[in-house]
Amino acid sequence: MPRYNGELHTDPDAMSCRTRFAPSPTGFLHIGGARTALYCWLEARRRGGTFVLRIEDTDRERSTDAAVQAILDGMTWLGLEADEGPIYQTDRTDRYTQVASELVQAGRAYYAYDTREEIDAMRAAAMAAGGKPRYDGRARELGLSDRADPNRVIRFRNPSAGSVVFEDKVKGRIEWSNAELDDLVLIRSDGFPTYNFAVVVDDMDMRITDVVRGDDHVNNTPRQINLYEALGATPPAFAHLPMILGSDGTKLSKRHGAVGVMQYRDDGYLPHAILNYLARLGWSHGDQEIFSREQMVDLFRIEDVNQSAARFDLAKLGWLNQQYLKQDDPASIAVHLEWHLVHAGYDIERGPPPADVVVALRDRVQTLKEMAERAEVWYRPLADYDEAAVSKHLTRDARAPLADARARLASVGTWCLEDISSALHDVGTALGVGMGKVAQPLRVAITGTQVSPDIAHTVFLAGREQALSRIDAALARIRVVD
RNA sequence: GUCCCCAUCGUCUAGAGGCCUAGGACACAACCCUUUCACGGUUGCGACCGGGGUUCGAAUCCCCGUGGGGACGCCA
Repeated sequence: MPRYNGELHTDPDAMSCRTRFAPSPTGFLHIGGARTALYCWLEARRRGGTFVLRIEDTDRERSTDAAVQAILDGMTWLGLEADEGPIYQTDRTDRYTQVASELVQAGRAYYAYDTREEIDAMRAAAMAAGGKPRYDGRARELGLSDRADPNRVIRFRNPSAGSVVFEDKVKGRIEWSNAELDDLVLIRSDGFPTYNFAVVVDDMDMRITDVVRGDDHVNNTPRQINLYEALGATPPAFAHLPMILGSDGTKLSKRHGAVGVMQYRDDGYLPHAILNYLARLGWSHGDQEIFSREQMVDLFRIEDVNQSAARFDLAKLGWLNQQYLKQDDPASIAVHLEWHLVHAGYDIERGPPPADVVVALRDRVQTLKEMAERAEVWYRPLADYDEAAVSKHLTRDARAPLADARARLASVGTWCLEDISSALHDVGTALGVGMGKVAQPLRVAITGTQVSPDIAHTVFLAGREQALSRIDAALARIRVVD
């Protein structure tokens, strides 16, 4: 009986939790993969275990280096750093070949040379007989020897009787009849292992204790457990996560467009907001919605994950993102905002410090991208005015408040929020008008629009020089209209 | 076709037989606050898929329907 080096199991660390995230590099890290990675990471962290990253690149046709990089970038951005890895399956080809031939020697696997056409015919026949399409096991008892052949594969001799039972940590007890399983290919004709075989060898070699993955893998689990048995290894615990569906209730997949994790960065989401959202999608802790990283690690238990699929809701992600925009330290948010400001092509030097912008705008936007867009007015010359805003607020009546505000702003001692605010209130008092008569024309003068943060902030961020010249421009405009 | 899984407000969920005239959050509506837009506050709208059981008692347990999802590759 082939057996993997048993001494690894005596490693004291082998008893502690080891999880792995094992994406195939065929695209970017999408939201479903990110959640799987998060849950693996969380489970390992809480139990003081190890989180391993493994790249399943055995499909040479579809795997790309760019995709590997995209996955790595996504995980780094989210802060889900692996303790071990990345380990590439293509570096382990010899190991799979070795284990497969040991299985053949032990009578648990066999060579087969069926053509594609023959296999297709078997499937069709099985379907016609009312069963599921499958390989009929015709080479199983032939004892074919190894030889060069374009159709040479190694197949697993799956048990034909009995059933496989396992206790899934999220789905509960699952029983699968062996009669439903056919003899799966272990080594393909190109010499590379198939997914089901490589995973088992790797999880065994890497002493993975908890396999956490999407529930599209539940039906691979029974055959993998049979493989463990044939290898004389103890299967890990399994936890199959329900799928994440699109807002339309259909499967959320790569074809849904911009679902790569890095796209969320570009769209202005904070990595922690994504993590928090993903944690709450399929898991909960009472009525709590906001979780710090520490709280997640502390409270998350894979056993508490829900059993049903959930839909991805951008509105709630946006709400969560704003919660973090509001509660986090402005300086740390500013770091992220700066990325967007630069990305948008603004010259940061000619505008206010980003942290000041964060304070002014964080109650008003849900994403950093919106924040950067709204901040444009302080980083670029005022290009044009909104017509409706002009006709409503840059009227003859606005001339006095504007002129008075200009004079007071010009003589404000320190250009700070408090002094600007009181100076502007003095305008209203002096002229005997409400703040609306002062603030709105001023807002239009500074921003060209009717919408902006509170007027003191709006003026403050413009800087004294810009504020005064924009007021002058507005005053000039009123004169022209006259 | 065959096998597997799932099922509480529009969405994410709480609920592990009585605490449920079903709670929270997002979204939506109204009002309050207010210099705009927001934020915040208050209130409202809104769900146990259907049918049978079991039980004194079921959102919770069982069965059958129905609906949804997944899988059946020399993809992962």
